[in-house]
Amino acid sequence: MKSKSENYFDQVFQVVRLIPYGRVTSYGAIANYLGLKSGARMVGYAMNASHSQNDIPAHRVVNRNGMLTGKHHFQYPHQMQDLLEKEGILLQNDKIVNFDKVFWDPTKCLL
DNA sequence: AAATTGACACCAA
DNA sequence: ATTGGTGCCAATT
Repeated sequence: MKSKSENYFDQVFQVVRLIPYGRVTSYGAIANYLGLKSGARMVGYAMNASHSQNDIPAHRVVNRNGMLTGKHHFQYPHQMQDLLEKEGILLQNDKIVNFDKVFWDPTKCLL
C-alpha cells in the first residue's frame, strides 16, 4: 500500500494522460482544474512520480511560460524537445513557439 | 526530527 | 519590462 498522497498524484496523471496529441498544457492549468490552486509545484512533483506510471506524456506538460523547464528530468534531456517537435510543436530555445495554438486546457475538455 | 529543495505561479519593487 | 522574493505541499537528505 502506498501513501494516500498517491490519490492526488493520480488526479494529475489522469489529466496529463488526457492531453491530446500535438497539444500541451501547463502545470498551473492542471492544478487549477483539479482545484490544487497552490499545487502547481505539486503537479510537477507528480510528474516526477510519473515514472511509476506508463503512459504519462509528461513532455506535454510545461510551465505557464511554455518553457520546457523539466526537460532535464526525462530519460534524456532532449527527449522532451524531440517528442514535442515530433508532435508538430515548434520549439525554440527550449520554449514552445506556438504555445497559444498547442495549448490545451483540461477545463476545455469538460466543455 | 529538522532543514532544504523542487518539472511553478504570483506579487512587489 | 525585468528581477527578486514569497507561498504551496510533499519528498529527500
